[in-house]
Amino acid sequence: MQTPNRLPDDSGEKGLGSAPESNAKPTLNFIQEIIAKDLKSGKYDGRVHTRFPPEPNGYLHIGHAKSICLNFGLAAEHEGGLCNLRFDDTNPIKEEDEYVKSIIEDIRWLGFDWEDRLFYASGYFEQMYQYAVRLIELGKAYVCDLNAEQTRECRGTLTKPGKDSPYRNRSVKENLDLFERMRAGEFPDGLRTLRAGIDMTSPNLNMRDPVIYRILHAAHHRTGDKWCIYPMYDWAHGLEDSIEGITHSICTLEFENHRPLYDWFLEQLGVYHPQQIEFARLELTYTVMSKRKLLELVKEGYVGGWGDPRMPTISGLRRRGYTPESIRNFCRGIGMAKFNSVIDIARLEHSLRDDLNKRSPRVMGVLRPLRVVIDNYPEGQVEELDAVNNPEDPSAGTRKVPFSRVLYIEREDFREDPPRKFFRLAPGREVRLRYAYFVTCVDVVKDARTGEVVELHCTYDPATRGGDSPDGRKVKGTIHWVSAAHALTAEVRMYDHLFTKENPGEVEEGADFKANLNPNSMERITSCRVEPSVAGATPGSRYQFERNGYFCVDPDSSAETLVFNRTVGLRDSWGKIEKKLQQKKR
RNA sequence: UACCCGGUGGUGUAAUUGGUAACACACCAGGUUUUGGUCCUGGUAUUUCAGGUUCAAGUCCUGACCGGGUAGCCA
Repeated sequence: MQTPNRLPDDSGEKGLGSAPESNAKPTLNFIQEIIAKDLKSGKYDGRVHTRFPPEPNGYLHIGHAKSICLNFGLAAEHEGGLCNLRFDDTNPIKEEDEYVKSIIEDIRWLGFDWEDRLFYASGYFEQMYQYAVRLIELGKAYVCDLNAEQTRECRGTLTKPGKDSPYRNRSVKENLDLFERMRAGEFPDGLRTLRAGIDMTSPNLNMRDPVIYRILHAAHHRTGDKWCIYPMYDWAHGLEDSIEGITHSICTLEFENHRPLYDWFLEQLGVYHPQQIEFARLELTYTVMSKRKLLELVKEGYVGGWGDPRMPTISGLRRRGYTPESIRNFCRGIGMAKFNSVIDIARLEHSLRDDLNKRSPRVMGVLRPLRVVIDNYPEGQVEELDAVNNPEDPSAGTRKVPFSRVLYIEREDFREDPPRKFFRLAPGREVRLRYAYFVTCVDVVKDARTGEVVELHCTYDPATRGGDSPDGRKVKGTIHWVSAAHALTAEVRMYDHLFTKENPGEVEEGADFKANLNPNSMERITSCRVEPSVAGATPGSRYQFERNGYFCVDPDSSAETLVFNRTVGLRDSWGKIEKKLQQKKR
C-alpha cells in the first residue's frame, strides 16, 4: 500500500507557490496551474504522481535540490500525491554505485521520503526490450548498420534535411533476428543500432530516426554483464514514466525539443502516456552547476572532493553547515520559469542566515586573538558571568562564561589610530566586553622589531558587571572576548565564493571557467580561541560566533583540535562603511 | 541560414487571466539594540521596440529586435 509523500514541516509553509516567503496570497506557478487544470478535468483520475530521476553519474547539487523540492513538493501538496525516486541508469560507462549511495543520502538529508518507491531504469530493461520488439513488429523500428560517423552524415544539419539509412527498409523478420542477436552479444560495440523509423526530413533533429538501442559491452553497476545493449534516454525515459504511472514528468528546458519524441514513442506503443513539462534549471552567481564542470574540479584537485564545503553540491553545502530547511526555503522562494535565469547567490545566503539566526546558539569565539590584560582585575580571580544563548529564542536559556584578568579579543576590534565611525577599542577609549565589564584601553605593547601590536592593557569598571553602567554612561561599542586561561584552541576554515566572477563562464579567448577560480576561496586560521562551553562539540553542531558569523564543527574535528567551518558571515555593515571610507581616501 | 522556446526594476518572481504593476533579494537612508547581528520605517528603480484591437493591454493580434536550446551510439 502506498501512502502519500509528506513535505517536511517547514514553518510558514505555503506550498510551492512562487515568491511568497511572506504572507502574500499563494499564487500558482505554471506547473501547479497545469496540475490544477488536469485535476479539474479528471485527466489522470485525480492522481498526482511525479518522480525525481537522477542519473547516478555524479553528486547532487543545489540545482537538483530545486527539482527535488519541486517534484516531491508537488506530490505533497495534493491529497494522495506520490513522488518516486528513480535512478536513470541507462549508461553503464558513466554510472557508479557510489553515486547512487550519495544521492539517496542527500535526498533523505534534504528531508524527503519516497517510501517503497525506489526504482531503477535498469529494473525495466527486459520490459523496454519487449517494447522495442513490439515497435519493430509495428514496422516502426529497424536495425541499422551505419556506424556513428555515417549516422551523423546521414542526419543532415540544422538547415539541411537528412537522408534515409540504406537499412531503413529491412523486413520485420530480419530486424527481429538482428535485434535478438544484438542482445545475444554477437556484434561488437557500435556495429549496429536499433533506430526508430520516423522522418529523416523533420525540422526537429530528434525525430530523424533516433537511435534507441546501442551495443555496449560494459558491466552495469546493477545488472552486471546481463546486457550488452542499452536503451537511449529518449526511448527509456517515457517508458519508465509510463510503467510507473507517472502523471507529470518534469524535466529541464533542454528536453523541450525531445517532447515530440517522448509523445511519439508512447503513442506508437499505445501505452499509458504521462505529460512531460519543462522548467528552467537553477543557475547561481559565482559558481558552476554542471556535473561535468564539478567533476573536473574534483578530478583535477581544485577542491577537496564532491563534498568540499565550497562546492554547490548537497554534500558540500551540508559540510559547510547549511540546513535542509534553508535550502528548501530557498527553493520555494526562487519561483519557476520557462526561461533561463541566474539567481544571486546572496539569496541563498539570505535564507541560510534567516534559518541559522533562529536556531543557532550564540557563543564567543575569537578568530585572530589579541592579548588583553585587565590591570586592575585581581590576579587569580575568575568570575562566571551570565550570557544569553539565543536572543531569538528565550527558551534556549543562559550559560556561564568565565572571565579573568587575561583575555583575548579580536585583533580587528582594536585600532591604534581609529578611523571615523570606528566604535571599537582604541587607546584611551572605553568599550563594553559583552556580558562582562566596561574596559578602557590604557596602554599598547608593541613588538620592538616589527612594531606589531602584541598586547593591550586595560582597566575595568567593577560597577559595570554584566555590561550595564549604573551611572547611565554609554559606550558606542560592544566587543566579544574569551578568557585566555579558559579558552579552547580551534582551527577555523573561512570560505569565500569559489569563483571571482558572477559568471565563471566569462573568460578570455582560449581560457576556460577554471581561469576564474578564486585563489582565496578558503583560508585556514589555526589559533582561534573559543569559549569553553563548546568543548566536546560533535561534527555538524552549529553555532553563531557572536559578531563573526555562523560556524559548524567539521568532521575533521577531534578531541584534541576543534575544527570549524564558517558557514556564512553575519551581515557586515561596518565592513561596508570601512570600504567606503577607503574609497573616499583614494 | 532551419526548427522549438522565451523576453516584467540591478536580480528572481507576481499581477484576481483585459481593470491602480506587487513581493522578495540586493542597494541607499533612518530608528531600536549589551552582536555594527536580528527587528522596524522609508527610498531608488520595471512591462524590449513599433503598430493594431479595446472605454481600458504587462496580459489579445501583427511585425521587428534580443536571448536560450537543438546536428551523442550522453542524460
